[in-house]
Amino acid sequence: MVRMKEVSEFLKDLLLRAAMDVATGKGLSPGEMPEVLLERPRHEGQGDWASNIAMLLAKPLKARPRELAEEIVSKIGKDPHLEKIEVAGPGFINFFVTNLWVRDVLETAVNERENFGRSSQGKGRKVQVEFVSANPTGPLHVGHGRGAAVGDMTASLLEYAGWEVEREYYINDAGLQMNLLGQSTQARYFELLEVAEKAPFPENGYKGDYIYDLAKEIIEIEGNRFVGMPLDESFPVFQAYAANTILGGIRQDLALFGVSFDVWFSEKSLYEKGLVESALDFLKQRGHAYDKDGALWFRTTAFGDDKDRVLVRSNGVTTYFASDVAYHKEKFDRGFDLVIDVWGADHHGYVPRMKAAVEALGKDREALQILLIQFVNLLRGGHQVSMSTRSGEFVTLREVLDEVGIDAARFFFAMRRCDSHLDFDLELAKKASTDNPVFYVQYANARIQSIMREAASRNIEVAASSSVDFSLLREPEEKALAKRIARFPEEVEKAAYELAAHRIAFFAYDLASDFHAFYNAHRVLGVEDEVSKARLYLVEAARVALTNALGILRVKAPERM
RNA sequence: GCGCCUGUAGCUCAACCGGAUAGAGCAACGGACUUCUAAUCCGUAGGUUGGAGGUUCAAGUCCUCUCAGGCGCGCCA
Repeated sequence: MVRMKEVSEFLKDLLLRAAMDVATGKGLSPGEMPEVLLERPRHEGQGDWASNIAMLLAKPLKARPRELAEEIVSKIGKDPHLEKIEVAGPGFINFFVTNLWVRDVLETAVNERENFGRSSQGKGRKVQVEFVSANPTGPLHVGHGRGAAVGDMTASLLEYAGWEVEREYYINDAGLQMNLLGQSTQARYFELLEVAEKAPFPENGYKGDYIYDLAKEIIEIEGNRFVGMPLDESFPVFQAYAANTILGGIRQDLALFGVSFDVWFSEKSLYEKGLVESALDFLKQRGHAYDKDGALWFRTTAFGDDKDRVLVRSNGVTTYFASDVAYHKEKFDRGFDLVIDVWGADHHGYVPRMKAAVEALGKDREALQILLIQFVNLLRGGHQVSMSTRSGEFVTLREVLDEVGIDAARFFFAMRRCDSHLDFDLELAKKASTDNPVFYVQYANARIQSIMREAASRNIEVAASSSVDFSLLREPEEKALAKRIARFPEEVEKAAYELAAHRIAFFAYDLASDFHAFYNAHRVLGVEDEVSKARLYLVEAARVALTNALGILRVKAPERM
């Protein structure tokens, strides 16, 4: 069995030898040989693979690219795998492979099933994806949802590409924001008990209604017993109750969204285990930290940052950055080869110092990759819905999930590059119609399942490949569909390499599109037996590819619609 | 003021390491259901890739400048 991937490797080898022959014959030393690459042409009619090697050689050899291309092609000569080779455009060499590949591709897809498209690209290396990591100071909003979807999909994509993946949520349960949360809850408690003057609402406090709900719950559990107590004595109760309850809600929302984490990592635990202190010692010992104006500074400028950053303030309190350095040190100490942080785009200013930290820790700065998630513009009936946790005006992830459904939400988040702003139209996402891409893809699956059900009712099964005549698949729609299926493994590798999960969503859409075109043009059942057999096999392969692509996105597709 | 992201068809978005004729969907217009699901398909129309220079055989992609939007620039997180 020849796989598509092997075909491209084979062609590359063939091409390299021919090009090398031609180039050295014209006096080029092997060291000057440009890299030979095969690419997928954009257009029909430009072959299955193409190479620009002749154009790259044109300059050093001082020759016309087209003539070089002709010469290379004649050196390659004939090969049973190749239907034809053409020289086209400014000097591209286009390869057209024989029909053998249809069999290979479909057979591979059907045989490998849930493993079709998996690769060993990651070579079992360990990667950690840390995402969402929202402060437990309020419910998750839509922006967190996007981060959750992107992080989760990136993680499963990498898993699929042969990495050993761990998903992690970093809980910012230390510091100022947590105090503010406790104070806000405390203030609402007294307000509800009509003694608001006991504890004024803090400036910059959390104003959302959910704080009142927390205060109400505390009244139900504890009654008014805190009224006569000093504020700082009751404070820990408010803070702990608020944080735990909110974090519980966050866990529930994420679980509902189909996102689960391997590790929930507490910022507080870094301090409790002395890891912040030891990270600071590490920096000091290596001369990356210095004292100035009573504070401890990290010389991040030595690693490309604009200015040095404070680790310990002159009042003795460590900064958020200090614990983040400790956290990332801890991550690498756990043995990850690659660490991916998924952040909101508003934190982009933080990237250079974090990269600097990684380098100071003795790691390659590329060992930390940061995905910045741009904002979500939530639309409803054409109007923008504003969001801000502090002001309490926001649409929660939960509300969106309840309204549009989990799969629609996930797919919408998957349909955009993460560094692109996202217009999320609630009306569109829940619309069961043609302009909703989620339904389009799911409908393709429903149609496939429908064919399978009908086949089963006629006692027809997907035949063994050895009894299928694949040369009967010669209609353009059949070939296009087979070709698309063939590309799935490459798409996975490409998407993983670029950390671009959105590619998988586009692939799923394109695959659905090719399937719909095929479905409309040809019947699978009720046609001549041998043709029917070949088409059913094709449909089964399409089912595998579509299922696997949606599996990476964790988007479910119903069997009937 | 400095930095990061974005700018592609009327709208929402793609476009691999720089490749050939910049692609989809929606909206518009015209067609296709006796059959396995028409939530679909086929066709038409729609573009100076914000603008100006530059590098290159080749630029949406790289460089410089510029315009517009978003976001950052703290001993906050």
